[in-house]
Amino acid sequence: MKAQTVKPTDKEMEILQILWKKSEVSVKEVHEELGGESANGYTTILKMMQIMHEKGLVTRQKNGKLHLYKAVTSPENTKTQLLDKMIHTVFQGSASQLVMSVLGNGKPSKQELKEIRNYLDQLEGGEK
Amino acid sequence: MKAQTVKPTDKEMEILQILWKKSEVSVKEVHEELGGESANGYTTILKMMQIMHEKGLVTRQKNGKLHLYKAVTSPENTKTQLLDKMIHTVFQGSASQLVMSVLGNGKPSKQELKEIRNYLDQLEGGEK
DNA sequence: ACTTTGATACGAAATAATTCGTAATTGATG
DNA sequence: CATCAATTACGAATTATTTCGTATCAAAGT
Repeated sequence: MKAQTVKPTDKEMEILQILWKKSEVSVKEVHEELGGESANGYTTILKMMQIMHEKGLVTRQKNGKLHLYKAVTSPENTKTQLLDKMIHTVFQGSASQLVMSVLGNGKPSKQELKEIRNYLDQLEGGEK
Repeated sequence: MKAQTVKPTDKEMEILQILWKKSEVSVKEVHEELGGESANGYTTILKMMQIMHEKGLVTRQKNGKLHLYKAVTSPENTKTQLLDKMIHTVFQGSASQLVMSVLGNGKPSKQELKEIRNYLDQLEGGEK
């Protein structure tokens, strides 16, 4: 149950997003998902994924001649960690400050606000 | 009204937090606030602030023999930008996903949840 | 077995962020 | 105006991230 400590870079996040979507992915697929050769050289993505492997961010498994990669950490865990870090470095440890900042900047639509309120109801209802 | 585009690094954020708190600050003060020589060498902080000046993150003004620094961007603007970036890179553009992730990870206390709800009421009430 | 094709491994360059030692400058003080 | 202390400027080393060219390897077909 011990959550891993990770700090993926921006580029690594792009790759992780894809691994999370598909669970077992080849370098080729990731490269294509990220926009193919026009966006990044194939070996660039390959190298990134090799480094992520060294860092322990992903595992991989041989399948014929190619490697299939898997993210080690769940999206939830990773996102939570990045948020915690931001709460700490940007909002002096106040989660509510962060939330109110997001709500206040007009980013969430009416619809999204409703979702958030529902979620809040559910949260508070459940633990009273 | 055109908000600046900035992307301060973590270390830069530490310094900005202090500039925001005090508005006009010497390198020495920043150095001390950050824990003095045990935490970072004086010239390290100095150099950081010089670079932030080159980057246009801060302005400075001579006062006797020393420089007084000021943050160029407001905390609100900077925080909003960092949040927008995170919403984009980590939450695929969904602000509500980010908010619900924070709410769900148990970080905000009961008290904070209440504050958030009040803020939400105020927001929705106000824009009908 | 040989060749081709597709994939990985390796090394290194380019850029950026962080750190700090040393030199130069400035203002104050005797 | 010479000296001292505080401050800034500069240059460079270190580390991390991103990028990619070239070499190597493996398996599949001939």
